[in-house]
Amino acid sequence: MSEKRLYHTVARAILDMIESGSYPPGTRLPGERELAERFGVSRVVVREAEISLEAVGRVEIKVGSGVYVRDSLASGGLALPGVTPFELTQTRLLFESECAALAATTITDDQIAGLEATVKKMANASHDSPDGEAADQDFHMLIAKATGNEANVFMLQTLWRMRTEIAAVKRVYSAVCHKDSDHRVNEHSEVMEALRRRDPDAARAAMRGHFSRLLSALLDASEQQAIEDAKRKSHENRERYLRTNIGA
Amino acid sequence: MSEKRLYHTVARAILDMIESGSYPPGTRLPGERELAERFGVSRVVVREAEISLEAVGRVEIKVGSGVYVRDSLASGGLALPGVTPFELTQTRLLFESECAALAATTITDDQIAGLEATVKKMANASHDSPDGEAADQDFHMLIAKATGNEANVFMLQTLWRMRTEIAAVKRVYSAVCHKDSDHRVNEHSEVMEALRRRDPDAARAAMRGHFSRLLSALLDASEQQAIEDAKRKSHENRERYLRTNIGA
DNA sequence: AATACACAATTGGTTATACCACCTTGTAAA
DNA sequence: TTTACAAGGTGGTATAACCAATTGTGTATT
Repeated sequence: MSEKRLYHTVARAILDMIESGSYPPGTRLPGERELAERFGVSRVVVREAEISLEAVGRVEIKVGSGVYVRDSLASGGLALPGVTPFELTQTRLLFESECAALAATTITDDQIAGLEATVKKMANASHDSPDGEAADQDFHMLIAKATGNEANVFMLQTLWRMRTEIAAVKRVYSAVCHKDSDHRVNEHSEVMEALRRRDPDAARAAMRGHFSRLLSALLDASEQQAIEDAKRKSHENRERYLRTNIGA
Repeated sequence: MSEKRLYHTVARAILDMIESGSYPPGTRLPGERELAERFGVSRVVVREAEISLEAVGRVEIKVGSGVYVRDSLASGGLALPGVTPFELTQTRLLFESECAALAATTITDDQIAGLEATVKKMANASHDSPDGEAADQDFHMLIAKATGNEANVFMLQTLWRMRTEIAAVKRVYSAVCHKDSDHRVNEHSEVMEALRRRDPDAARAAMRGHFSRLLSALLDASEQQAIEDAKRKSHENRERYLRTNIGA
């Protein structure tokens, strides 16, 4: 639970307050002074947390009035679809595996060094810290860039936006990633080694393995938290999404 | 001009510093205390500004070390990148081939009937007519929908936006499609038949063939219209982009 | 000369307090 | 009822001080 920086935890706490439904869009949430006392932190920290949320477009700060929850849909940019974490992961499996295979033929030594840096960074980062997530993003983005194709980079950016800007997806992802960062580091390592050997098939296989396991973890997580009724649904999902591996 | 809140102004100023090139990605920018003095504001404001930039992903804050400029990743979101027709086609080859393979296991009879309709429509349409292009879009979009994955649909929509909204891409594409609509109909037919047989590998292969040929056509076209100097470039491209087929 | 280690300087992180400008609201005056 | 204004609340900013992590440096050791 312990984040490095206090304002991050506070920001997440406020985000939880919002997403729990206690403060619907348009609502004004408690003042800085009250929140500071409630969380047992200084007012500055609350401010920093709220400013970071403002920067991402989750809240609107009105001077002299208060901070208000913003409608998550009107956050600007083109509307992202209401995809589920399963769908996003399946799509990433399809797309990023092929990117990895292609990158194996185009990647430079410098870019491999960059990958290595992100893997190390991730290994040293505390679980679910922002640094770890940033390293994760950098890793996948670097591979897209290594393909030397701007369209691939843009596609991956779009995929990552879904991961970070769709509340439901973000929640599930961070819940799962929290407890398998070890797997993640190992799998990133495997992909990197395949790229270092310039082996397209191995790179594709490693990336598919990475996302297959993530998919399984997601399904397991959803299974645990679901009750009987949800279990049937999850079973259907498993059959359907794991079918992705056909003919790989 | 001037923002109401000071930290907005400072954030903009820091952003300008970054974008002016004075601080390339990876660089460490001046400490909070120095910036505070330089801008004539308190250290708190500088912190707030940097935190807002961190939230948007423009900088990375390392405790005890400093704040570092992050490789611009999630900057705008709206703007389409300046991709070339080659890049777009390569990305479509990667992505849509895998979509086709997945769709082979999930497609319904109704959806196959829909595909058949688009193929017929395309065969009857006069060359490069708007109907033909619409049928083309419908064909590819139907396959994405057949995967039952909203994320795939959204990705394909994004790809199609590049094809239609980027002037350079649109021009080259329509120039090429004008004279090979026969090929296109046949290839769409092949993909459809593979899907009808629920054969993932055949579907993938057919779709790859479709885009491989399109890629060749694009390269040929660019070769014809180019003069000697351009020929070398085109040759490099051919080697580079056709390498996509490795291990398919 | 090269290496290991301890220490000090630097940097971001946090607290506390105080004051300002602005918004909201309720009340008193018209 | 409507208007005007005063009071209290809210975010915005400044200052000073201290904490914890990082980094660089200089000394001692090999």
